[in-house]
Amino acid sequence: MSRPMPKNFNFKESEPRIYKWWEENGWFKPEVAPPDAEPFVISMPPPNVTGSLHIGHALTASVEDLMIRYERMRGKAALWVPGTDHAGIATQLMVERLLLSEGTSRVQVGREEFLARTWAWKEKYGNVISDQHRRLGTSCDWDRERFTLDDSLSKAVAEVFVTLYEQGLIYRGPRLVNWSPGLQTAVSDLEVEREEEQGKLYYFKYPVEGGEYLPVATTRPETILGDTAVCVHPEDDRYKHLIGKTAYVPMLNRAIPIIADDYVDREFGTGALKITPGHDFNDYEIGQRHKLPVINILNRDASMNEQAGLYKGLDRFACREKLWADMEAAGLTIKVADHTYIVPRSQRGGEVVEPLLSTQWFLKIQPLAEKALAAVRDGRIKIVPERFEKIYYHWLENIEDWCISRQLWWGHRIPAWYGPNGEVYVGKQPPAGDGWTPELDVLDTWFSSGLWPFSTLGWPEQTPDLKRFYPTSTMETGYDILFFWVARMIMLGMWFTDEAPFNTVYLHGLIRDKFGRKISKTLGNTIDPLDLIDQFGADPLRFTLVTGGTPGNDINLDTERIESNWKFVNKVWQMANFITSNLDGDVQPGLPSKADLSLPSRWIISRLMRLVANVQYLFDIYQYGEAGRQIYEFLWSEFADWFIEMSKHPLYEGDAAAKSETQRTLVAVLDTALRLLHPFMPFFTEEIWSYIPHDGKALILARWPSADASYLDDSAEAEMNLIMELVRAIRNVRAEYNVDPGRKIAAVVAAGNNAALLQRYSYLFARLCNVSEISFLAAGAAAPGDAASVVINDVTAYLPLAGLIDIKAECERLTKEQQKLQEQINRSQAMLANEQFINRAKPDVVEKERARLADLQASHTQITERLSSLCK
RNA sequence: GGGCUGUUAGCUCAAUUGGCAGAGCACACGGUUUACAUCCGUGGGGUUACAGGUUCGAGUCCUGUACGGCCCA
Repeated sequence: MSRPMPKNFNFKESEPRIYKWWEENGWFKPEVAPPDAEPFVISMPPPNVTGSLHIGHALTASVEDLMIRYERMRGKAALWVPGTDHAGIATQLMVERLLLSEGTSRVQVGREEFLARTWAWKEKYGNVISDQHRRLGTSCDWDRERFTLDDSLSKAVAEVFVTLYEQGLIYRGPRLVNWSPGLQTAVSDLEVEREEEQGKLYYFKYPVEGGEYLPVATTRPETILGDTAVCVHPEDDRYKHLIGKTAYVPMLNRAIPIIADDYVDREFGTGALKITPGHDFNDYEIGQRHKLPVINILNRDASMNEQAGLYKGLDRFACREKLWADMEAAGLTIKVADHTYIVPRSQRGGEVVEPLLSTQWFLKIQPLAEKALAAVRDGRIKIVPERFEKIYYHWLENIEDWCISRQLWWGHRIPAWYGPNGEVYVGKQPPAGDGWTPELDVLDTWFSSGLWPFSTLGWPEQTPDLKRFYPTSTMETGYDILFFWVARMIMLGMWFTDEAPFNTVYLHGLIRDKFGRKISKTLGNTIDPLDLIDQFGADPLRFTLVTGGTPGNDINLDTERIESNWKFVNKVWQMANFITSNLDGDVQPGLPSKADLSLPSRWIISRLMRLVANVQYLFDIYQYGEAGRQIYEFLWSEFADWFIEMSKHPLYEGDAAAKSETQRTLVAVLDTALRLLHPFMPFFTEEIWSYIPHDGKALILARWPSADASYLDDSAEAEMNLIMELVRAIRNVRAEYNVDPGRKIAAVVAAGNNAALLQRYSYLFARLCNVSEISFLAAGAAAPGDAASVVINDVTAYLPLAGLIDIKAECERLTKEQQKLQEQINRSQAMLANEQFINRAKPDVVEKERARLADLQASHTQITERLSSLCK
C-alpha cells in the first residue's frame, strides 16, 4: 500500500531534507559503485572562495550535476570534485575594502597581518558558496572538497614552478608588461580588456634641429616625456629630409633621433610617430629594432616619476593636461581632434592599464602549447561544441609568454630567493645559509587553477584517488574561460601528467537577461539564483537553465520560464498523486508483460520506449536541453493528457485484471520518466519516487533506463492515433457548435475497417469527449441527416446535435474541410508523381507519404459523400 | 581588419543524419469531468531577416547582403 502524498510538493521542506539524506548516506561518493566500475569524473570549476553563487554558477552546477547523476545512474563510479579558488585579486580587493572601512589599509597593517585577515575572511565566507551549491542539489563529494591554497595543492604549485624553472621554461626579467595602477600589479594579456572609446587625438609640433617642426599626433600626450625617437616612413616625401636629424622632446628638450621605419602608417595622424618604448608595446618593438633607449616615466601608481622633470609626482592624467597646457603656451600645439581609439582596461578594476617596464616572472609557453594543440588535434580531447576547437587552435598558435608573477599578497608565493650577491635560487625549500631574501611576488591565480584536475586528486603524490580518477572525464565550464583556464589546464596537464586531463570539454554559454543584455550590477539586471530557489525551488531553476538553450550559446533568461517549469513540477506531482491514490495492495514494479497489455498501455509504453531511445541519443550528443524538453512533452502531452485520462476507465470501472495491468503500466511509465528526469530535477523526482512502488533505496541510485525495442508497437500507435484524432475532432466540433461541455452526446459511427477497434474502445469517447453512446452504422445504411460529422481516414462519426445544427453552416464547414484535404492531397500526389522523389528519397519517407495520401484520400471520400447526401 | 555566432509566432526559446515549422508565456472563447484552476478543452497568430544557389525536397547545406552579439588583432 502506498503512502498518501501531500497535495503539493513542498520544496522548502523537502529539498534540504532530501539533500541531507543523500549526503549522509554517502551517495555522492564514487564508492557507491563497485570497485571495478568505470570512473566518471568532473572537476568543478572552482568559484571564488569569498564569492556568492550567481546565475552562471547555477548553470554550471545544473549541467554538471546532470552529467554526474546520469553517469552515476548508469553504474559508473561518479566523482564530482568540488572546491574553491583563492582568487588572488578579487579576494585581496575585498579585504582591502574591509580594511578601508576600518580606517586602515593593506600597507598600514602589513603583509603578515593582511594575510591573517584574509584567511579569517576566507574562514568566515568560504563556506557560503558551498552551502549555496547544496541548495541547488549538487551531488559532489564534499569530503574531497579542495581549496587552491590547501597544503597539498600548494605543494603541487611549487612542484610545477620548480620543475618548469629547472626545465628552463620559467625566466625572470625586465619586460614591458600590462600594469594595473589601481591594483599595483602586473596582469597578463588576458586580463586586459580592450574597448573602443571616445578620446582625443592631440596634434603638436616636435621641434627639430635647425628650427623646423615635425608635426606629430598622439592619444596620450603625457608619454611624450618618455619619447626616445620620432619615426617617419622611409618613403614619405614630406619628412624624408628629416631622417637622421635630431628632435627635442617638448618641455624637456631631451635630444632624440628622427628615425625611419615602414611600420609607420602615413595616412594616420600626421604620418609621423613618436616612439615611447617604455609605455607602448608597438613602440617597444620599434625601439628594439632601432636599439633605442627605454625610458620609464611612471611610478607604480601611474604618477609621473623623476624622468618627467617638473611633472614629477603628477598623476598621469593631470600630467596630460598640464603638459598640454604648457605646450600650448610654448606654441607647440597644433590642434585637438575627437578620436575613437582602443583603450586597454583592467578586467578586474576597470582602470586604464599602462604598458610598463618591470621585472617579472614569465613562463615560456610555446612547448606546452604545442602539446596542448596536439591533444585536441589528435582527438584525445574533444571540445563541444566543435567550433570552439578552431578558436582554441588560433589562440594557442599565437600564444605569447605568460606573465605569471603578481605583485599581490594573497596567493602562492613564488618559491624563489635572492642571495646576497644577486644570485637567484628556486626550490621547494628555502636555500641553506643566511642572507637570502625571499621573492615577494605571488603567482597568477590561474597558474594554480591550471593544475586543478590533478592537484585536487593529490598530485604530485601518487595517491589512490589520482590513480583511480585521473585523467578526469569531462570539463564543463563557460566558454568565456576557454583561454584563461581550460587551455592552461590542458597545457599544464599534458606537460606534467603526460595525459590529457580530461577527454571532453563541454562549453556552455553565458546567461543574459531576457533582452539579451549582459548581466551586471550596474545595469541592475542581476538574477539571484537563491531568490529563485526560494520562490520556486531548485528543480524548476535547474530545468530552466538546462532546457533554456543549446550548448555553447548564450541564454537570454526569462524568469517567467522558471515559473512555467515550477508548474511542470506540480503537474508531475499531481500525476503521481493520482497514480498512488489509485493503487490498492502491492503493485509490482516493472513493466507488465506484453501479452497482458491493453491498447492504451501498448501505446504509452511504445511512446515511452521511443522517448527513452531519443533521450539516450540526445545525451550521447550532449543535447541535454532537447532531451529535457522531450521528457516534458511526453509527460504532459501524452502521459497526463491522454494515458492518465484513459486509465480512469479500467481503474474505476474495469475488472481486476484490467485494473492491475493499468496500475502497473502507470507506475512503470512514471517510474521510467522519473529516472529520465532525475538528472535534471533531482529533488522532486526523488520525493515522488519514494511514494511509488519501487525497487531500490533511492532514485539517485536507480538504474538509468534503456529502451526495450520489443515494446515498440507501430500498430498500437496507429490505432491510438486514430482514436485520439477522432476525439480531438469531436471536441473540436463540440466547441464550434457551442455544445455545453457537460452535455453527453451520441455518435453514429461508420467505422470502415476499424469497427472492432472502436467498438472495443468506445468507452474512451465517453471519457475524453463526452460521447456517451456510440452506435455503428451498418454498411449501406443511411447516415443521420440532422448531424454534424467528423471524418478521420475511413472513419466518419455523425453527431446528431438536435437543434444545434444548421445544415447550411455544417455544409460550409465540411466544404472548407474538403478543400483543405484536397490541397494536401494535391501536394502529396505531386510529390509521389515525381519520379525523382520516388527514386531518391529514402524508402521509408516515400512509404510514409503513400500512407498519408491514402488516409487523406479516405477522408476526402468520406467528406465528399457526406456533402453530396447532406448538401445537394 | 580576421574569425565565430545569431536573426524562426507579440515575448523567451526549440526543431536527432535535410523529410508536413513546435513549446512556454501572452491573447480570444468555453469549462466546479472525483490528480492538478499551479488545471482542462478549443482557437487565432509564421514569406523561418533578405537575395540567390545546391537538392526530388532547405529553418537546416553553399554564396552574398543587412542588422545584432562575441572573440582575436
